[in-house]
Parts: sequence; C-alpha cells; structure tokens
Amino acid sequence: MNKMQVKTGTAETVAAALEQAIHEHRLPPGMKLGEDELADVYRVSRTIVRAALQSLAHNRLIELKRNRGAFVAQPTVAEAREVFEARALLEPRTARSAAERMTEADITALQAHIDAEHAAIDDGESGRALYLSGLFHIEIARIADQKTIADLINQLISRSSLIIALYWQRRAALCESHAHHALIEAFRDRDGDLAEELMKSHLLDLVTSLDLRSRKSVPSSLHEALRK
Amino acid sequence: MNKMQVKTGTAETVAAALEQAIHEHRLPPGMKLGEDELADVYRVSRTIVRAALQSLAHNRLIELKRNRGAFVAQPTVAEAREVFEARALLEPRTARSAAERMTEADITALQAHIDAEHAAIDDGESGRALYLSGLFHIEIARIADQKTIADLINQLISRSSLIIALYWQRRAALCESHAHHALIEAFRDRDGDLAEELMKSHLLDLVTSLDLRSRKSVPSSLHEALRK
DNA sequence: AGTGATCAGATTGTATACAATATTGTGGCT
DNA sequence: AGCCACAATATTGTATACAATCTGATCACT
Repeated sequence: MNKMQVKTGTAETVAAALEQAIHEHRLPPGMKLGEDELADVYRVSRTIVRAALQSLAHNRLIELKRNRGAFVAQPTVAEAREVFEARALLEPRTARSAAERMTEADITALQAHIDAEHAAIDDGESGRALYLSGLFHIEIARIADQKTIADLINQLISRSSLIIALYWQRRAALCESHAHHALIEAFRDRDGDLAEELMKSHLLDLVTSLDLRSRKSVPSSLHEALRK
Repeated sequence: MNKMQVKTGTAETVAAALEQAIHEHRLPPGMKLGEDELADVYRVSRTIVRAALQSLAHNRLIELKRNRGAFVAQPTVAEAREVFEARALLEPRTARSAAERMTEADITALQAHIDAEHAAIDDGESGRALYLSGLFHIEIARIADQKTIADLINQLISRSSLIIALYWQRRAALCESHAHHALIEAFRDRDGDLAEELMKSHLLDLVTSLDLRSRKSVPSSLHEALRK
C-alpha cells in the first residue's frame, strides 16, 4: 500500500480513536473524558491527550469546560436543526459537482462504502453502520474536488453522527441506504441535476426522521434539567 | 459594560492577537512564527503559544509543519477559489435569513461597522478596513441566528482576509463599501430576496476583483520557487 | 438535624526540563 | 575550490512537576 506510516501515540491518532468511539456511540453524549484516564488508556502523556481534546472541541464533538474537563457534546435540538440546515446549503451542490466529475473508480469506491454499510447492518453493528453512512457523504465531497467545502461537510457530518445517535428513532433504518443507492445511480449517469435533487431530499428525509421534540439523553447540567 | 472580564495571557487572547495581526497584514503570508519568540512577546510559556497556534492552524490561518514550526498560511489560487465558492453557497441564504429577522438595533450595529470601515479607509489603514469589512459579513451571519452557519462563515471570512491580502489588486476599493450600503438598504426593507441577490453578486464581485492568475507573495518552500 | 465553614483529595491549567529532530557550520577529503 | 560527513546549534515534540481550581467530606455551631 502507498499509505504513509502513521506514528501511533500522537495527538492525531488519539483524536481519531476518540472520534470513532464517539461516532460509534461507545462514548455517550455527556460522558466525562478525564485527562489522566485517557493518558493511561492510550499510553501517552496528558500533553498529547490535551492536544487531541482541543482538536475534538474545535469540531464540537466534545465540550471543554474550564477547570472542569472535557465532555462528549450533547447537541441541542436547535443545534441539530442548524447542522442539517448548513448541510442542506452545502451538500446538494456538492453532489452535483461530484456527479459531473465522477470516474469509474469513484463509483466503485462509493459502492464499496455502501456494501460495508450493509454488512455492518447485517451484523447488527448499527453504530458502525451509522459511521460508514457518514463516510459516504464525506467521500462525495472529496470526489467533488473541493477541499474547503469537503472540510466543512466533514465537520458537519461528524456532528451529525452525534445528533443522529441522540435523536434517531428506530424505524426508517432501510430508507437511508436506499437513498444512497439512488444517488449512486445518478452518479453513474453523471446526472448532476438529479444528484443535487436526491441529496436535497435525502437530507430532508434525515431531518424529518429525527425526533426533534424530546431529547433522550441525560442533560449535562442539572441546573437546566430540574427547573421543570 | 456587561462584558465578561477576559483574562490576559491565555491561549485565546494570544490566538486573537495573532489572528488580528494576520488579518491586518502585519504578519505576511509565509512568515515563520517561532514558539520561543511568541512566548517572549506575549509573556507566556510555550504551552500557551502552542495551544494558540493549534487553534489558528485549525482555522487554516497558519500552517503547522511537523518539526519545522508554524508559518502564516499562503492560500493557493485553487484554495482562494474554493473559499469563495463555499461562501457563495452559504452567505446569500444567510443574508436572506438575516433580512427576515433584522431588528432596528441590528441595523444600527451594521451601520456602525460601515462607519468604522470608512473611518479606517480615510485614515489610510487599509489593513484595518479590510478586517472590518470581514466583520460586517460575520455580523450578518450572527443576526441570522444560525450559530453553526455563522461559525462556518467566520472560518471562511478569516481565510478570505488572508486571500484578499495576497491577491487583491488596488483599484475597486470603493465599490465594496457600496455593496455593503446596498445590503443595508435591503435589510431596512426586510427584503430577503434582494438581500440574497445582493450578497450573491457582492461575493462574485469580490472574486472577480482578485487577481487569481499570479501570486504576489514569497513562496514558502524555495524548492518550488526556484525551479523556474 | 440543618446550615455553613474549612480542609483534604482529585482534576485541570501552566511552566519548565528533557528528548527528538532539523538546520547550520566546520573540517577533512578529493 | 567543491563535496561530503559529522559535529554544533537551534527549534520543536513530549513528559513531568508544580500551581490553581473545583469537588465533596468533615465538623463545629445554631
């Protein structure tokens, strides 16, 4: 493989590990991430852990409270709406661009993503399936060859994973992968118009399949929780 | 004032100082930012400087090269285009939202921004004028009451300042503030359609007023610079 | 018992010491 | 002189020690 050797034990690897754990819902929203604890787990010093946490905080995957520590973020309903509104502004156009410059290799890669996604679903690893479903969108942004926009979408999808973990309601697990299939068909035909339209409605479906009336998780500050 | 007391000497204050220096073009693209040097200037330890630099790197205002240090970013032509394409996706719709929920106080605040901008221009502080012109856009995003999108726009405008500093060609300094005036008029009328349209063409004007054929600054690696 | 002050423990914030790496200068060799 | 190896220096990367702050437990007092 032509992949660069990635040194283990760096801030980047720790951040990546934590990010994946959050995406796969192994670290639930609100959970405290103690620095000493993480340093012990990953066998690095707190310096490294701290750098990783700062990075995650910048992407809003965790919240840093001064003198209190790091906690897995708990997006509010308002935030959830905002994230999907931002995605609605960015992703449809990006899907169009991607469709227009899609190569056979790209399509193959996307298909592989979907297959992996299905495999995860079949194995009952819904957390991992969710993660892979996010990667599908990120891959599209990458194909569109707009690094800047791809980065923004990356941030948003990262947060979306958390949001979906919080507000997802079980049913409708199948319709999503269907949407991804439909997108691939549009990509095969290099149909920019259709891809843009499909992405738009896909995102709309996603939002409406969330339950944005009640939050399921434990509120982080009792302060807000107990004044009924 | 109801403003919170901001402790000096924190990573945030150092990052803010550096960001402003970059925006006002006092730190030119490509300039090396040595850790010890900065620590000495701001009277803090390298720990703090490092945190600040990481933060700026995340916003792409500086580039961190492993074992080499931090350098003020030098956006390429491709990056410049990408940043403005991203803004074109986000800002027009945001301007519409802002127009729809604009209050008198908001309009006053925006007008104050423009006035300050003009004052800076009259004083010949073109760097500061550029910075304030960016704040105008950020203020609009804030008024639209979409924190997530506002954050994204904030990042993009931050980078835009650098880009404009690099690729701006002198003429056309006046048309910009004219565009801002026109926007305010639309806001006064709560005319969402017009605001969206004006923002769209304003961003287009900005891009076309850049010289994206030749780069003016010193290239960071002599390697690429000297092989004519 | 209930309230509040004070103190011990734990956790984060910051500075500094040391290690790893890159850069630059020197000297020997051809 | 030109080139290469190697040492000296400077700079960044990481770990750790110490300071500041928060938590929550104990205990005196009403």
